[in-house]
Amino acid sequence: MPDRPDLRLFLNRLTRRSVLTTEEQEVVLGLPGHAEHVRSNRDFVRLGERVDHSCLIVGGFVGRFGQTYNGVRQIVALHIPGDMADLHSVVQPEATSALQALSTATILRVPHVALRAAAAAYPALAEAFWRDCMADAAILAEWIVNLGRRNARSRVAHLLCEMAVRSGVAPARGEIVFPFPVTQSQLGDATGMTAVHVNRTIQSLRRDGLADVRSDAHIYDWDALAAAGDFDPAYLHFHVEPQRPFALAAVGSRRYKSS
Amino acid sequence: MPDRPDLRLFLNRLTRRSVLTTEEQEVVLGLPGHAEHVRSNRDFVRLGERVDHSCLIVGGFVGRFGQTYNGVRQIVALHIPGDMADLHSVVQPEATSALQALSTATILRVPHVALRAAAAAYPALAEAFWRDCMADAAILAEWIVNLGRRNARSRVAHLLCEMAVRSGVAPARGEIVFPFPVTQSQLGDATGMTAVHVNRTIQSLRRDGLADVRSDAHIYDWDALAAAGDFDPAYLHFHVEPQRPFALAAVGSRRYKSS
DNA sequence: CGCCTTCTTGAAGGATCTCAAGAAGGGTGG
DNA sequence: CCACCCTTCTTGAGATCCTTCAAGAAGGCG
Repeated sequence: MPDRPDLRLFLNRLTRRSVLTTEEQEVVLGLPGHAEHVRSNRDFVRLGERVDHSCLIVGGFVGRFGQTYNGVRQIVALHIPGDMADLHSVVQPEATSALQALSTATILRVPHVALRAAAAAYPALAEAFWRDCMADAAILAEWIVNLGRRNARSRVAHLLCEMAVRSGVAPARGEIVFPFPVTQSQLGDATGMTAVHVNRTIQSLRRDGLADVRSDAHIYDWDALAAAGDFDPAYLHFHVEPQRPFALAAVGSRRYKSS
Repeated sequence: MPDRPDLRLFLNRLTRRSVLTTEEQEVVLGLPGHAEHVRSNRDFVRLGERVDHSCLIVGGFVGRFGQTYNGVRQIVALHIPGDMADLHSVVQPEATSALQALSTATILRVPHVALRAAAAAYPALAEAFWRDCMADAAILAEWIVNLGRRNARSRVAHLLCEMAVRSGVAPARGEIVFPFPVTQSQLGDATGMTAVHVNRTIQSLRRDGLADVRSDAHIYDWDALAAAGDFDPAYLHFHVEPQRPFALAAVGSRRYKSS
């Protein structure tokens, strides 16, 4: 099998939460896909479109956008390399939100037929896909709390904390730096604020020595930023014991080789 | 098989979006469950709890709650009879949000082992469960747009429209009435507002002849309310062609009996 | 070098919150 | 059947957070 660093990213994400046999892992690594560079500020999945493939993010940041009738946009999810941004489209092919790169990004379009075939042949993969979607859904729920019940400073701090953990660089002592190619205007779209107020909010975090956002995000004091953002990583299910597939519940203690 | 009106509700919800054979439908109707009355303002699934069952709402309204560190709560989802409020816990048993009845409610606790066994034996059921969870996720995403980009009046109007469609009574001409046992304070928890401002907002909708909320919700003018709430029901996937299961993608055109 | 995007700053206005208190409604016990 | 209590709804006034509008500075790229 040829080296597939792109699908390896996705496999890593799956095996973080689900136990897969080596055979199942090879099925994932063997998924077909059509790589593509996408430009920023340009939807590569449009609202209402019926899609026949899911998009794996290989490089760059991607936003999932909702919008109001008069065209104001809201980022409902941020996706980083390794995320299959619209895996859910396998079971729900009518896109209810658009996908757009926040900076230049690389994606791999994976046909639904291949994903469906994998899920049909390997129930453990079907379950892993489902679980992966639910991890994203838990993040959506937390964003609702963020928008509904936190002020500007906490919202931005919370978002930075989340992306740091999801990027695998937090929690940690000392300065944390990670790629964060998101403009202040896009940050506003994600936090339900105006770009102007995002600017002032970041300035306040910067002044207090908590964090800064340039092309990279810098977190100077993790504990203080997590406190400011009221951040508890539990919802990310990031350091959780991977779940065993359905079959085991019925069959018993058959051994599965993990990751 | 005994008459199971409670599970019939859930089956109806599943077959709205997924095609199931009669055999698969009978498996759903044959799911075991432990019925229970739950009082309002009392969590029946607690934050962080590890659950071994999912809760089907049989009667009443249930809220899914997130909360901030200092205990302020935010409703991230509203569930009505027929919803399996935490079906996702089958693949993600650590609860990241609490479940609480908004008024007195009846639930049916369905063991995960039974759901897992059904999913393992019938891939089409696994897929239907997954799709059902994604329907809820699409609603979460829309709520983010609602909280991030709409003002108080639109938020409340949008929520009313959503619940009317999900309750199966809208769109329609003339006055629409449906059960809505949600206090103004709880409405505030759902829309990220204070109870006081919810009150003033409802008064404004009432004054303009759009809608009213007492123990029932009354929609006097659907088109006007939908316009005020910037509401487009597409995200609910409510009147969509039910999806066929994985197997068909591989096998071809084997016939499935719908609903 | 020049253009375009992004960042930054100021000032004024408005939407929503906070605090406080009274009115209405529904259930329960005497 | 009435009185009482507790929750919910309602109203007012002042405070605050965030937006809006406008314009200039900084930075990246052809």
